[in-house]
Amino acid sequence: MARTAADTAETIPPQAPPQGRIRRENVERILKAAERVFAEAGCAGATMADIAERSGLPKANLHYYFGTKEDLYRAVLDNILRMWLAPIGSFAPDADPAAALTAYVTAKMEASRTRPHASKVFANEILHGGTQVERFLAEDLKALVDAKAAVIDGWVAAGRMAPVDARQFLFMIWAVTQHYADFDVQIRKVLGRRSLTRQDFAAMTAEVLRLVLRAAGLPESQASEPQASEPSPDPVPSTP
Amino acid sequence: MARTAADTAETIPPQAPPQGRIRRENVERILKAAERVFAEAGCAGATMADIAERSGLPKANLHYYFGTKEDLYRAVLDNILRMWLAPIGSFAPDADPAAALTAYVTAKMEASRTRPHASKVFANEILHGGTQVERFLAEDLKALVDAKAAVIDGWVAAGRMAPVDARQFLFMIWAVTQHYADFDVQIRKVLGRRSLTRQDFAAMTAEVLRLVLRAAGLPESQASEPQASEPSPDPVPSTP
DNA sequence: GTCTATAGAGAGATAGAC
DNA sequence: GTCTATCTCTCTATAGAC
Repeated sequence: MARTAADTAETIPPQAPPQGRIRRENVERILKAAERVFAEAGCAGATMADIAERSGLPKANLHYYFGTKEDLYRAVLDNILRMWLAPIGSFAPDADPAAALTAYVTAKMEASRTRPHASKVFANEILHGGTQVERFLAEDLKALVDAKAAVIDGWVAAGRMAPVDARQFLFMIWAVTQHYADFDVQIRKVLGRRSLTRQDFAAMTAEVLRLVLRAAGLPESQASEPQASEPSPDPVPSTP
Repeated sequence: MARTAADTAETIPPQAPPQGRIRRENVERILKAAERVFAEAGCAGATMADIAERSGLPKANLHYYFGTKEDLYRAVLDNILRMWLAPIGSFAPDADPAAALTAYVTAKMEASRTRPHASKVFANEILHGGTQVERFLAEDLKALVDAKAAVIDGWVAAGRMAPVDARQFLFMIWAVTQHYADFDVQIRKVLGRRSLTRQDFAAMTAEVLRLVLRAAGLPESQASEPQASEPSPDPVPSTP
């Protein structure tokens, strides 16, 4: 795929153009199929023929709607980026740290379960240099991380959680939760499972939560007393 | 890339064939260049021409030494897998948990710093289904994880660390440490840094260690008293 | 607006001279 | 053992009929 400027601008006509009745449906089907194919084969490995077949539309239609393969790829990425930032909203200065972390980790794990392809497309893009999302990373994501790091720093300063490097703490949460989508093959093979069920994800989420909360110096569940309690050697992880 | 059976067998003539004086050097140069190109462009996106140019050899020579592009890719993967399992040796039943974890996390972070391309090639392979490493995952890696999980379970049973799901704890360590190689672009953009120096990695390693040890219910540094001490609200992270 | 048929570019692989 | 020149196939993209 060509290395054009990191132009993450809309390639889809903004939302619903008046005459778009079938158009919307087709665009949606193409985007869904493309997300999957890009996730499975990578950006370079995906072919328009694959995407066409999976969407049930003839190949020429993809070009009619999206122009080039790269445009389609960017449209898929845009879709993903738009939802990427949403779940961190629970981080607010006066929120309870344990509750906020629980909500965020749970949402991230849920995203890994329900939209693994999106996570993989994003991971693949970053892995290979992220030229299509440079601006997103350096502007949108950086601004968000700066803001949320300030919230975490506030919690630490107030003694409401153990001292952490706020940015690295966020990186850890991303790494761990997205790992369950991006590395699912490895996880399944190592655990000897053919697939990861909803129950599997509930159990894995509970364990991730336990580890993250402990790393934050927070006791189990929603309790908000960080410093005093001991590391709780025999916890009963409650599924959130 | 064709989906042939997960045949991770040697494609390089086993070690040094008698007549290999220049051969060894060339093979080495090609493998090094290939690892980099595969990491940057992915398996499908990499071209033999790119690899040839970066290795300084004509394209036909790559085919002379390795046959097909897929064979070369497998050779690169084999190289990586061989070193992938090594650093976890520090996990032994009578080792000190904190010391073993410290050594392992430090080694993994060092690998992310010094061989980021290897980590990316592996991540890319897993991300796209891991068809070339199926046997490695289901046999070698699974066996290793089973063995090391038993060690961790022993530590937990002996009250030497907080209760964890051993396999998920290992996944967490992998996810977090490899994240610094695989997602380096995102980390740099979010932190506003042009590159990550050796000092950056030292600081990041210290923080990862702090989080991992805390998640394991272990106090700072090499101390081996897990249960008694408080979460240590004001630690001075010592670079390992 | 939809689709078939095809043009054109690029990459993997090899023949054959050196 | 080494390398140039080329063959062939696949994939993107489009022209033009419907």
